[in-house]
Amino acid sequence: MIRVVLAEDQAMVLSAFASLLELEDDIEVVATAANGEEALAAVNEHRPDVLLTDIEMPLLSGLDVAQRLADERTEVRVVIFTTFARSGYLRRAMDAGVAGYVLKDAPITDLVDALRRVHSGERVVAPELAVAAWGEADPLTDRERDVLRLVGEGLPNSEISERLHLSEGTVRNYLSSAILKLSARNRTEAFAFARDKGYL
Amino acid sequence: MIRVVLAEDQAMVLSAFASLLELEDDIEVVATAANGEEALAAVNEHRPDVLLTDIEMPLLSGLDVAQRLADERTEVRVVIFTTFARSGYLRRAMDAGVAGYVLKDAPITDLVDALRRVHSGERVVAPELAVAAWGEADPLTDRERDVLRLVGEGLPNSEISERLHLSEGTVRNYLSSAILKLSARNRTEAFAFARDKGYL
DNA sequence: CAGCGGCCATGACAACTGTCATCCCGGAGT
DNA sequence: ACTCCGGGATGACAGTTGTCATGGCCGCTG
Repeated sequence: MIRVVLAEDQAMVLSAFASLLELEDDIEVVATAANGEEALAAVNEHRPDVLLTDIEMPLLSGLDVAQRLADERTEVRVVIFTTFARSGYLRRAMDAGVAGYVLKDAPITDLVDALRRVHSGERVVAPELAVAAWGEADPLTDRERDVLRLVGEGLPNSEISERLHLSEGTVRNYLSSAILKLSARNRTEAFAFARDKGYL
Repeated sequence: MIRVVLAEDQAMVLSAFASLLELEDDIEVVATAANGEEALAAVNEHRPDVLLTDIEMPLLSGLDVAQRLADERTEVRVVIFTTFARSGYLRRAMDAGVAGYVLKDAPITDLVDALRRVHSGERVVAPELAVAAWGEADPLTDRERDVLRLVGEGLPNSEISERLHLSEGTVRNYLSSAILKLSARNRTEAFAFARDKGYL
């Protein structure tokens, strides 16, 4: 029996997957969580074989949860299941030592299959990503990422500089180098590129 | 028996909901669709009582599908189920004459409940939205929306003017008035506001 | 018919953004 | 010791963006 904790922020989707997994007779959903904090708590309380988690959730993302569990050397295998085929997400997931990465676009059989294979010690990665990710690493520095995130909120350089306690010129420099690295034409495009690759 | 066509672009989520609905003994999923075009085709072929559809899908959005069905006076009640609590989405849904609007954040019982009530002639709208939407209508003109969409892709004014066959000054004017109407500080923030309200 | 609002355009100006050269500091490698 | 890289900063300059005033053309509505 594979004991699973399921984390997903949309209530309907969460319960839909939960009942679906319960239909498999070698899988048991021992707890569900609606955000990252709850996921961590559930894992610590129930000690499941596998944590099956979405990425984009409130409070703590699925990637953050995976990282924390790795840091704490918690004995649980993590499977990420997400909408986003972003190479940066996969890279961070691998860095956090996750055992599986499945796309919500794939048929559910892939999900159940991944759970079984992960449980038996294998690592499973969505094929369309396995290739893509083996190209580019995130070229951005921490500060460049900080600036880009605020750019995405529509803040002008003056306010970005205040929030990060930097001079306005420095903000311009970071942004300029991020734009260069991403081959973007301006701040907005740079943000869009970084977001779509999962760098933020 | 309520005959339902289900449209949702993420394969896993689609089949999860499909099997969940099949568990109800007064609901029958007669067809599923992975995008707007398929949804229209499925409705025309199967003539279901209800079309249950996501909004953000490839080819044709759920709102577009609802609008088309209304234009063609097709005899089917539409229920939107989406992640996004955006007032603009709800407004467009109401304009397209949909019978229900449910959030994926709500418990699944709400979904099944909505299907039953819609089938019996009622209209159902997620309570958190019913209130919010009764405030602001979309203040933007068509051209302002056109410009904002391209701004979101990170294009500079020069290129936006080419794409829309306008002079660059005109683009600046539209953008300036959109920024004013949305009380934004710059193009990026204006885009973010418009997107978050569902105006685009 | 006058008035309003949307659409399109110009020109001028100010403000913001992006690039570049150049500098200082500190830590990690060789 | 020397070099490379990241963080942080300045100043100068060009280019882009945002605002405003103003004008014209259309179609709708009171």
